[in-house]
Amino acid sequence: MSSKKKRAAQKPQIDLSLEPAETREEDGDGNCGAADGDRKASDGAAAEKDGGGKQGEASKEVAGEEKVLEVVVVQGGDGSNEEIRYRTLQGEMMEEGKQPAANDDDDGESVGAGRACVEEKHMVDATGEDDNGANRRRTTMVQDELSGMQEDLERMKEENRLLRRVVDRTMHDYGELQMKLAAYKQQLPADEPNKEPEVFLSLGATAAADGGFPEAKRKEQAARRRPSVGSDETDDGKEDLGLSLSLGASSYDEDQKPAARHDDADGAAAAITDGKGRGGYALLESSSMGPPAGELASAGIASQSVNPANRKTRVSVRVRCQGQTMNDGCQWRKYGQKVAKANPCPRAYYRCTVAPGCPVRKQVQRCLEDMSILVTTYEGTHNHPLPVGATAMASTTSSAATFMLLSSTSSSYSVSDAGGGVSTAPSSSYLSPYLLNSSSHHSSAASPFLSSPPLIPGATGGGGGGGTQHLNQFGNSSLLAPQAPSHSKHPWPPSPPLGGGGGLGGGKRPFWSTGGDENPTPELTGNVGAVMSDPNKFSAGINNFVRKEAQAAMVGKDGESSCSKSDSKWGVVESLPPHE
DNA sequence: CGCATTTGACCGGCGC
DNA sequence: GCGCCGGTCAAATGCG
Repeated sequence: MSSKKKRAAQKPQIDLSLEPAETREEDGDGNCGAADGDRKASDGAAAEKDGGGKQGEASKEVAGEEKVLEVVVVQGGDGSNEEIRYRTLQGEMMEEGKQPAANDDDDGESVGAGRACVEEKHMVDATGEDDNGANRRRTTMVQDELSGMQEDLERMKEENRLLRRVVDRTMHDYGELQMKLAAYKQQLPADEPNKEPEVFLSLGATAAADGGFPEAKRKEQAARRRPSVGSDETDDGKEDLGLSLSLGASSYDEDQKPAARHDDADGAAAAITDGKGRGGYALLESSSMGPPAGELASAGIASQSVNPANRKTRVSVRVRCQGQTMNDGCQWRKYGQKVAKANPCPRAYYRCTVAPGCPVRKQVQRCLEDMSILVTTYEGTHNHPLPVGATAMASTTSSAATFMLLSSTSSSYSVSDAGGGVSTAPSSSYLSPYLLNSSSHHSSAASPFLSSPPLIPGATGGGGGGGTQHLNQFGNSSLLAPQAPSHSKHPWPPSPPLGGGGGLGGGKRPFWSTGGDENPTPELTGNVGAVMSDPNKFSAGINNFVRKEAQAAMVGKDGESSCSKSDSKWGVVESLPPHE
């Protein structure tokens, strides 16, 4: 199939709007900026308020088993008038408020402009009303309308302030976590690294209903690994747009047979979680409905780090999309296709072609239970810097990992017990020795080493080795910089515009568009494309959740922590972009 | 014509 | 040792 066809088919995949005010600041010219521009230019047009406001909401509950963070974004048609709520499904309202799309300066200007216009209209109306009653009535109506607009503006301003606080706090927490991480690394005894530096991390994913993986059916252990967290609750039709992320940690027995880990990935989550108590996963799911196609996109990430000496890193991403593949920011060449026994859907094999000799491969297969879900399993580690978009994903997994590790370290609870039936014993083997040995370091934000899939560049390419990589949220250039002072060899520009709707500059496809639509519709560009391509955007909500979890973990590190309880194994961050 | 994809064959691991 | 199965290879094919 031609790449063109492919791109066309994949177009509107992930449409996620998790767009805190901060992102708008950074976007500058991006879509958000455009939104601001619209607001400014149309000043009066602001009267249209929501202008066909879109909204989406979904909550992913995991029947008393999970601590869930819900991020709901209600967005106006022009990207303005957003309402974002952060709340846990336990009822704790973390943040709530509405915001105008822009914040701070831009927003101030925008609001100010709108107000100025309102006043101007006011004056005009006032002068003209003397003549007749009709004019007077009209003027009254206009005045009412204008006053309403002003109220809206004020309200949006207030909401924007709230959002900014949320974002700032998120960023602050992220910084804190990184500092703690660094501190933790320094505290590590010299001999510990010799043990098992890597952490088995499972950011598994599933957007399908329970048992969505064929393996899950074959292996009864998999069946109990978790309650339904997937799309069965949120994918209520094409009308819902959403991104959700649930994090979970799994136990991993290093002594397990490699073959077991090598389970084929009809769903890596299954591969990762099946049996033996090593199961565990998290869900990253993004659902979206792009106006053009009304597609849903949901993604989940399952990753695991394995001792480099034993096995490659594997990550599984589940994406609800209609395209053949999910665009993850890398370039892939298909080299094979096979029909696995467990799943009649053909499994496609891809090789990373971003850099010659890159060992990373991925398998793409439709989920048997939900054909709309693509299960993409990555294997290996890139030996080249990754595009920003890809690192965004890496940051997501990192955030998730951070959370999971926090939860793990905060108590002796086995996070792998997600399904409710998995033995807690192996969980300790899952945890990094750092973590295991760091019972006195509960405050540690995270293990210094996480396995983050091939999505994080460099860890192994430079001889870092296998799946052990340094956690780096937001895909910080700290990983990229040393390796890629120059991106001349790579298809993406050194600094791809963020929030540009997933635009990847020279890249063949925009990150996270799962299809490579160079020009998603403006409505979409501010959504998933932007979010997924902008680590900050995409991570904001997640990090917020992580932050909460981290706080909880630190408060209750003696096992009473809320996130260490059985109902906190999972976290879900989901955001629902606008929909019709 | 070059490149990507397709597809059947081949290989190796694993279970019986 | 054999068969099954997943993964990879490479020639054939299609497309721009």
